[in-house]
Parts: sequence; structure tokens; C-alpha cells
Amino acid sequence: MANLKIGQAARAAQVNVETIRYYERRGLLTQPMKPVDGRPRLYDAASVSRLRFIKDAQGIGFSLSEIAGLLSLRARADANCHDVRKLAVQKRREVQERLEGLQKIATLLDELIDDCPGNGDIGACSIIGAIERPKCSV
Amino acid sequence: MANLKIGQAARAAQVNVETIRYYERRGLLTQPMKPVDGRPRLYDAASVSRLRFIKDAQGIGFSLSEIAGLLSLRARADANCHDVRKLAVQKRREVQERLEGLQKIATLLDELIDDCPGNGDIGACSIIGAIERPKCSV
DNA sequence: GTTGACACCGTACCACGGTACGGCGGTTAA
DNA sequence: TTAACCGCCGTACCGTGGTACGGTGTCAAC
Repeated sequence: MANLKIGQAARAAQVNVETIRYYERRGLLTQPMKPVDGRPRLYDAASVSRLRFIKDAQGIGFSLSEIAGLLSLRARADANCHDVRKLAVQKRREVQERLEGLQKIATLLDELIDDCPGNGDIGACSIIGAIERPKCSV
Repeated sequence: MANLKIGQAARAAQVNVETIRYYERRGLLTQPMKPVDGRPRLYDAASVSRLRFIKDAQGIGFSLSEIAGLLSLRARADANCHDVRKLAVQKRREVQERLEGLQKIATLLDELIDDCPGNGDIGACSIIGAIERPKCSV
């Protein structure tokens, strides 16, 4: 899997061609040199794995800017594992906060659903009512 | 708390003035009639509570479009509590999916952090390594 | 009678993560 | 040889949820 044209690289990494160009514009991926003779640029296996890295890091909750940070850390000879770990720990904390927020929402929705008579006049709807009254504010 | 100018209404509902205008443009809030004499529009308590409704519904995970749906349901005389309940149940399901996704991410990050030596060469960093290799894809 | 604080209105801009389009040129298969 | 397809490039556009800006008008206090 080497020397792929952009479309093939995109398929290999399971992303859109436009996404590759977008990452190149954002500086997440280096655009391969354009051959002098006007042939299409060629992407190698490293480009594909970098694309997968980006997608996987995105999958575990990093934003593109954070991924850029991760990638540039990786490229720095003096970078220490410690720096990367710090980013991961920070991200873990953020994930925890989002988890707790969502958990509250889930509990609240459960209560609303339990209270709801399930049919009848909308004026009597406990869900609408609960959102309307202060008790419900999250 | 009645007949408030937009700035007062915004403060009462704890939102930005621009946010009120934005909701009016989006059709989530009816813009009060403009007095003929050129005085500022006046917002009543119902507007403020509608703003709070929007903010609170947002807080429990509804998007503005979904809130618009909720609000128009509420306005329909023939609407049934059942319809509202259906939206809430649907939302509960979505929240569950997001929770499970986040939980996976949390577990993964925990593993990465545990495996990381915490210092040393970045080439040896288990976090970078794990994201790079298939095991890690989420 | 001027200063300051609002209101009003249209429009532009922000971050985020892309997607789509149009025009040009080169390659490839029938 | 001609159509179909791909690459290249710049630019525009999408949805989401707002925020900011600039010019005008109105009002009240000092």
C-alpha cells in the first residue's frame, strides 16, 4: 500500500478526498510534492496511517487542534512522553465532566418520562410542565 | 415582572440581548409588536419564561430545532401528551448512546494513561503508539 | 443641551469539521 | 477518438448557536 493517488489514499484511510485536502490546509497532513511532470501527487503508507491516527484520535474525543498538538509533539525530538500523558489526563477529565453532565440529563429525562401520563391534554403534560418550572433547570 | 425592554428581559432570562434577537429570527420567540410611537418593544413575563424554557430544554440536551418542535406541539390544541413523551423517549435513547460512546472513550483513555511510562522518549510513548495501531480504533 | 445608555436593524463574523462546485487538464478504456 | 473518470485548485457553502459591529434614533439625567 504505497504511492496512492489521493482518491485511493482516501479510500484506504476511509475518509473523503475533500477531507484530506482539508487536513492539508489545516496543517495536519503534509501535502506530498507535486511531481514535476504534472502527474498526480502520490501518498504513501505513512500518510494513510497518519489519516487513521487523526480519525482514531478524533474517535477518542480529541479535536483537530488537539490532534495537531499531539502530532507536533510526536515530531519533536525533545518531546517527552510526559507531555503526551498530560494531554491524555486532561482529556480524561473533560470526558468525565461530559459523562456526569449527560448522566444528570439521563436521570432527569427518566423522571420526566415516568411522570408523564402518556396521553391526555398537553396542558397536563408533565414533561412540558417540568421544563417550564424551575425545578427542572439543569 | 412585566413589560420589560429587551435588555431587561435578557437580564431576567439570563441570556444575551443578541440571543433574544437570534431566537426571534429563528422563530422560537415571537417579536412583540413595535409601539406605533417609536418606543422600544416590550416583553412580558411569558416571553421571559419562554426564554427560560428554551434554555432549560437546551440544558437537557434538546437542540433548538427540537425545542421549536416542542413549542409548536405545546401550542397545538389537538396535541397530545403522547407526542411530547415520544420526543422525550427518543431523546433519552440518544443520550444513552452518547453516554455509552463516552464511556468507551473514558475506558480507553484510562488504559492509555495506565500503560504510559510517564516519561521517556516519545517514540516509546504508549499513548501515541496505541492511537497509531489498530487496537486503538474506536 | 449635551452626554450616556439603550433600542433597533441589517449585516458580518466566530468556531467546528468538513462538503460541494466549477473549471481546467491529463489519463484510460472502449 | 471520444467519453468517462480522476486529480488539482480556489472558493463557496453547510449546520449549529450564537456574538459583534456600525449607524441611527430615542430618552432621561445632569
